[in-house]
Amino acid sequence: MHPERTPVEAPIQLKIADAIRMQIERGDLAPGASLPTLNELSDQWSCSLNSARGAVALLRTQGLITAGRGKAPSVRIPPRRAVRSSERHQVEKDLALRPEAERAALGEAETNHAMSIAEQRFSSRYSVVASDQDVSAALGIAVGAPVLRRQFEAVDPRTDHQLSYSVSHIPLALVEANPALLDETNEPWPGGTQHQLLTVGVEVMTIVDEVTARMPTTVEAQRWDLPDGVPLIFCRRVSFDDAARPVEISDAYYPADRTELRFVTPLRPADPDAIAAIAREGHTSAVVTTR
Amino acid sequence: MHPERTPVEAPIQLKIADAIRMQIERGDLAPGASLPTLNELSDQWSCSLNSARGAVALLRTQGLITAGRGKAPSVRIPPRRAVRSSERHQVEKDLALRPEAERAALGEAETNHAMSIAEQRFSSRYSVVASDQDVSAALGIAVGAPVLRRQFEAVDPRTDHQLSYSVSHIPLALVEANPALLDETNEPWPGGTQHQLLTVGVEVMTIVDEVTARMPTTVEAQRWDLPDGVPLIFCRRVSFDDAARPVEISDAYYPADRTELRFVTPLRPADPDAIAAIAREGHTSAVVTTR
DNA sequence: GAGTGGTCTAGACCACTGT
DNA sequence: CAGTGGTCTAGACCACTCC
Repeated sequence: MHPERTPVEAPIQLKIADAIRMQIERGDLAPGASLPTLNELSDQWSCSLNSARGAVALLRTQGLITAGRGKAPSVRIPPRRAVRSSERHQVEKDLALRPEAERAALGEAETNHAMSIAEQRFSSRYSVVASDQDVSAALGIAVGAPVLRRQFEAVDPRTDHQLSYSVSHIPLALVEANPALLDETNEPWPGGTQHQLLTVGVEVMTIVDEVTARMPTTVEAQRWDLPDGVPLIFCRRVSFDDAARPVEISDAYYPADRTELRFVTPLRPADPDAIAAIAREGHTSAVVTTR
Repeated sequence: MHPERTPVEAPIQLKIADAIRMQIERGDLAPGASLPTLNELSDQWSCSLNSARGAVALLRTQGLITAGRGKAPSVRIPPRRAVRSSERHQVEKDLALRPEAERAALGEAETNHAMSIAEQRFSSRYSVVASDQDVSAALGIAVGAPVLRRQFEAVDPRTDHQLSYSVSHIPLALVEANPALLDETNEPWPGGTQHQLLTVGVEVMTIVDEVTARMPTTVEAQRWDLPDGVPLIFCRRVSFDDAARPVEISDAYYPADRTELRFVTPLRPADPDAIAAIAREGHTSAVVTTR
């Protein structure tokens, strides 16, 4: 059909890397196990030290192994994934309606729940800024209109590594009725953003999450303490009120090796008569479909 | 506060890469613009050719630039993202209830809509396999129980590059009542999976999407024609019937540079009395919160 | 054909890990 | 201290692009 998979000859780095990758996938190299040293690799494949280096470098950028000086590289142990479910949107809304004592007891909602609150240094920065092109388009307001910008950040006090990061934008016109909402020292606010919006009469009715992923830059990688080859998941959340008007957007990043985003979509029940009709004719109708 | 950002001295590769990255972020290097050649870089930074190489290699693995032989590297032009919205879950369900003529006209649902159907080679492979550990856990059935495995794939006929890929598992006990469902030649099935399930009396009521991302392996990268530094988004979709029983799981991969996953979460309306109460007391209550 | 980046080699120094 | 991987250099060959 096509020219063979090896037009001339696969680079040695790729051949080495693929061989190791297959050993990992077959389980010959268990998570945590040590790889051959560079010297051993360059001997076994009779190539230069730097070519063996290139092979393990490739595996590193793919997140399959970890490497460090003075120690043979080892197969990566996949960390636990923290689950962030869209069901929390409804939970948060329910919580926003409860009395304050109850809200405070459950903690505030923007916080990363992966570790105890005492173990992270939480910070929030509020400011009123002019809406840029991007934010304006998402919120459906004029470019340059004033927006409340809230930046939430949690870092591990021991390592200074980022644990969570998000930026939220709300049209200032919506929230200036309650001056308390402009004061960052009121964070963490029991009940979260949805309760804050309720204090100015805004009820969130729909939340849209837009998810993509990309590789971190070098500085992002070290701020998050990301191993090589771990993407950042980017999630933009837009909240709409009962008039389908966007009232808040929130941009958040999550390290892909520790995060799973879960979205729950309830479907409307179908008309029982229509279901019955399909069950009756389904068999024949389906077969007729074949061309 | 902390030791200065440069404990000893940053590697030259990083310094070069960071300088170029900043030029890109500031806009000095527009998307599509050419970078300095390796010779120019090694001259400007008075380092070896290979060090300059290392710098652009880093930028490549971060997806910021594209490189190829014989041509200076250039700033990556971000491709258009195809949006896959969870709203299609409801659309698909509505469609499943329509007459066949209508269903056929709208095309089938598993197909990638980013390009015309005529321009892709679609293939599906059906088989009955024993459920493995992973699938069993997700479907809540015994390990080894028979499941219908459906693999959907679309490739670009010109380049042999993958356009979409997904694997679906359904407990065989659910679908064997309709033999037509076991025949892959019935694909594409008008109305999609939800209509197929309706023919055996199963109505999907909830869909849960679990999203993560990871870097592709070398073979995945070339199958999808992924530029360096582009993660794969992995989405596991689990469909539940009215008894909250999982009836189908589907694992799909999407190239992160061309895909945006959108999830719409409708929230239940709150009790008007509760809202009014918060609006009344909100201002004072919020201020009291300050510690 | 001149110039480009991709791959590879050989050899060097350094930072770090073990014993 | 010996051994490891990370970084860097100098030089080579090849595949490719552009003129």
